[in-house]
Amino acid sequence: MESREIRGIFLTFFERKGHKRMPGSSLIPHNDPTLLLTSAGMVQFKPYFMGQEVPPAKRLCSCQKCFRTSDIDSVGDTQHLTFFEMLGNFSVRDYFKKEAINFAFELLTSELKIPSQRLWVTIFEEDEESEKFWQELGIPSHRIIAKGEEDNFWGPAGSSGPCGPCSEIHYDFGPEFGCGRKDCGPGCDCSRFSEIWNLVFIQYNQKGDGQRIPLPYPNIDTGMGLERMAQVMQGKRSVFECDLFSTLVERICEISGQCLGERKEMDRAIRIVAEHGRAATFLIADGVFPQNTGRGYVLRRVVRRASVFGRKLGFKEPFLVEIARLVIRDLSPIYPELSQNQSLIESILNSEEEGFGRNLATALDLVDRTMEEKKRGGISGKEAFLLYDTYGLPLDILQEVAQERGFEVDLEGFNEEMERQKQRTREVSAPDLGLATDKVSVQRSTQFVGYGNLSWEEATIREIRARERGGSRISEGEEAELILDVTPFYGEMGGQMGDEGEILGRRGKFLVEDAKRSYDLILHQGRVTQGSLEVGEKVEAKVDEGRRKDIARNHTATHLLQGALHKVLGEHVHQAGSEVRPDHLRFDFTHHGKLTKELSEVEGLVNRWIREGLSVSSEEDIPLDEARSKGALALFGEKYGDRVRVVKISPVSLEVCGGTHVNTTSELGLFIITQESGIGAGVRRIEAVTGKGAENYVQEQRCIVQEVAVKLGAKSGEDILPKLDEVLGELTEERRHAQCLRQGLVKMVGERLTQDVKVVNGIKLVEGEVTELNPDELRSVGDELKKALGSVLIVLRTRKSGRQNMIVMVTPDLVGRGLHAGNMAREVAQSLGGGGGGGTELGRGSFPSSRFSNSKVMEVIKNLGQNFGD
RNA sequence: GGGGAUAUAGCUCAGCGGGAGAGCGCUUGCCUCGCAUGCAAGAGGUCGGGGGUUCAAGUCCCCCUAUCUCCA
Repeated sequence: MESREIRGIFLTFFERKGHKRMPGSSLIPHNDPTLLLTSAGMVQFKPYFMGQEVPPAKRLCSCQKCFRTSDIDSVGDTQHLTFFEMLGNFSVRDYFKKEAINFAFELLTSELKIPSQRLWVTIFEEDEESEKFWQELGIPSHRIIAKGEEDNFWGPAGSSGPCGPCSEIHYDFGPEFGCGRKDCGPGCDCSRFSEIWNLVFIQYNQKGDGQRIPLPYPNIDTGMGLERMAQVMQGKRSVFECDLFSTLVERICEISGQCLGERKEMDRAIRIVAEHGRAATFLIADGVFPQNTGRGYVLRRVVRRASVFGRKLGFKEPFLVEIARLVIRDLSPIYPELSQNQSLIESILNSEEEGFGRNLATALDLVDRTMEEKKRGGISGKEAFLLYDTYGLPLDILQEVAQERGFEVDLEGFNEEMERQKQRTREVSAPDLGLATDKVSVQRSTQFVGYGNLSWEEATIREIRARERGGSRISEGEEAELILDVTPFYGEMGGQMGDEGEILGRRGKFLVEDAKRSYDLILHQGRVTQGSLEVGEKVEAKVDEGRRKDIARNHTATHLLQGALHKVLGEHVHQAGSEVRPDHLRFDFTHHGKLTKELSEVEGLVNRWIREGLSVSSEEDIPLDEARSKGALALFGEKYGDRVRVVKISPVSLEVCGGTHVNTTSELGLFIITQESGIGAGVRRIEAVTGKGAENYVQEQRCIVQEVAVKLGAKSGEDILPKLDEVLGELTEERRHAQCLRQGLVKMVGERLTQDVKVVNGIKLVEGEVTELNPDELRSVGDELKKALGSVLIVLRTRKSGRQNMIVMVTPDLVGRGLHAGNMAREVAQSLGGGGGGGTELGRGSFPSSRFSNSKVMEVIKNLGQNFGD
C-alpha cells in the first residue's frame, strides 16, 4: 500500500466519523512564540485546546508536516527522522479516551487490515481507564504495558501549553527482528517494535512555571507517523525503504555509486543525506532561510550534516538539489509550496553547500597547521572544540582527517568544553520565561480611542508614577508616567513610535514626550510644564497632530512596501521587523541577495499605488483565524490576541496590524527609498521616507547637486558627471606629476647631502635637518645616500606639527662594527625629551622642536661613535 | 539572547610594534608557426570605521559595523 493511499484512508475514515478535514499548516508556527517549528499535528489547534478560540468543528483531522529538532543527531539509523508527516485526529471537548482508542483500533484492524496480534500498547501507569478500554477490544494484558511519566505523559509542545497522559500503539515486526532479550518490548532499541500511533489524552494546561491546571473539558490529540505506517504496510525493515524514501535512496546510490546494505557506514550516510535533503527542502519551501540563529540555524545544521555525510559518499560538488528535485516532483501534489518555491530552494541549497565547502577548506587548513606544529600525537579537547566552535568544523570530519595522519582526538576533553559552553548559555538565558505572566498588572486596561480621535476631552488620570516619589500629585518640572482611563495616545507597538502631545488639566499642563505600552496599559511619559496635576482629575488629552500624521504616512508606506516587495521579489519575502518614525521608516525582510534594479521597481510600484489613491480601511475585533484564512499577513514572534485588527489597502495589502494609518494612499505624496542594506544572512533592510520627509529629502539632494555643480564649475546638473571625470583625470595626472617632482627633489637633496659629509671617529656621517622633505621621504634620501656613499651613518630630521621627526640609518658594514641605528635614535631622541627606537639598520625617533640642540645631537653621536668605533 | 573568530591588492591569504607582501588574476613585452606553457616588466592598497596607548600602530587596547561559527 502506497503512502498516498494511507493518507487518503486515514483522512476519509475520520471524515466518516464526523471529523472536519483541516489543511496542514506551515512548518513555521504562526503566532506561537513558544515554538521554533511545528513539531506535531496539534500545534495549529493549540488555541482550541486551551479554550482561546472556537474551533470550526469539535472533531478535526489533518495531515501535518512536522519537524523535530531534538532528533537531528539520531538521524542515520533506520527509524529517526527530523521531518515527517503526521496523521492525526483531534477532539475538542467532544469524545475522549474510549472513542479515541476504539477509532484507532478500528482503523488499524478493519481499514488497514493489520492483524490485532501485531499490536502492542503502552499506557500511563496511573491511567486505568485506558487499560480497560484496550482490554475490551481484546488486547491481552501481556501486550498492555504501563509506563511512567517519562514515556507516557505527553507534552507540552514548547515550554507551556496543553498536555496529558498518552497511550502508544506499537507494531510488532516479530521476534525474529528483535534483540531476544527477556525485557524486549515496545520502546526497546532493537528493530522489533515500531511506535506507529500516539493517542494523547489532553487533560491539563501546563504553565510556564511547570504547574499543571486541569482543563475544564478534556481533549484528544493523536498522531500517527506516516513514514512508519508506510514502512509497516509495505513490510519494510526501515522507513528508508518505504516509498517516501526509496526514490531518494536510489538516486543517491545512483550518483554516488554506493549501494544500500553493503557497508554500515555508507548506509548511515545514505539515510542521512536522504532525510536531511528532504527536510531542508521543506524548511526552505516554508520560508526558512539559513542563519545563525533560530529556525535558520536548524536549517543550516541539517544542510551541513547532509554535506558532511555526502562527502563520505564521495560527493564533492553541491548535490542536495538532486534530492530536492525528487522531493518536489513527488510531493508537490500534496504540498504545492514545494513547486512554487523550486528555484528558491535550489539556489539556497547550492549557495549554502558552497558556503560550507569554503568553510571546511579554511578549517581543514587550520587542522593541517595544528598537526604540522606537533608532528605527531593528539589533538586536545580544547583544540578540537575551537575548530568546532569557531570554525564550524564537524567533529566527524576532524576525527577522519586526524586518523589519516595517525592523530587522536581527545573526545572527553571536547565534551567537557561543549558542556561548559552549554552551561554558559543556560546561566545567561535561564531567568527569562514565566516572569511576564506573574507581573501582569491587576489594574484595568487603558482604553485606546486614537484610531478615530486625536484628542479626548473626558479622560481621567488614574495613576501617576513619578520618578522620585510615589504620590497622587505632580507639579511643574517633575517627570512622571501618567495612566489615563481613556486615551487617544498610541503607545509604542509593532515598530510604530509612541505619540507625543499634551495632557491639559484645570490647573496644569503635562507635556507627553513618549507613549509606551505595558501590557494593556498605555503610559504617557513626560513632565509637567505648568501648574500641577493630580490623580482623579478630569483632563483633556491632545496628540501632536502633525507628528501623528507623519507617522501614519510612514506606517501605511510600510504596508505598501511589503506588498510591492511581495510582488517584485516573490512570496518568500517575510517581514523581519520594522520601525515607523515621523521622519522615516525602516523595514526588514527576508530575502537572499542585494537588491539593484528591483529597488527602483519597488519604489515605482509604491508610488503608483500612492497616485491611485487607494483607500485604507481597517476592521477591528476579527478572530485571528478568520484574518489568517483571508490571507492577512502576520508577523511571527508578535503576540496577537484571539481577536485582531486588520488593515486593508485594497487590492494590494492585507495585514494584521494595530497601528495608525492614513485614509487614502494619496496622502503619502511621495515615497523614496533612501537606503538598502544587509543586516545578516538572508535579511535585508530598506529605509525610506514619505510626505514631508520625502520633500525634505528631495530638497536636500537638490541642494547637494547644486552645490557640487557650483564647486565644480558646472553649469547644470547634467554637466556634473563629465566635469567630474575631467577633474578626476586631472587629479590623477597631477598626483603622478607631484610624485615625480618629489622623487626629483629627493634625488637633489641626496646629491646636496653627499657634498656635506662629516667624518666622526673615522665614520662618514651625514647629519642635518631637511625642511623640504616629509618623514617618509627622509628614508628615501637615506637610501640614496647609502647607495652613493657605501659606508655611512645617516641622521636626518624634518619638522612635523611642532615636533622633529628623525631617522637614523646605518649601513651593514657599520652594523658589523657595533653601531645600532635603533639604539642611537633612542639615545638622541631621549636626550632631547622625546623617544625612539628601531632595528639595527633603521631607527626612528621624534622630540619637541623646541628642545632641539645641535651640540647635544653631535655629543650623543660622538659618544656612541667612540664606544663602537675602531 | 550568549560565547568564539575574521576584516590587508580584483580573488585566496601571509605579516602582528619600527621600510605594505606572496600566490593566482590583470596589462605590456619576449620565447614559440600557433596553443598549453615558460620568461621579464608593470599597474593595482583610506591594511573595515572611530577612539586610545606609544617617539612610532596594518600590528597592542576599547567601541562600532559587516561576515563566519558554536550554544540556546
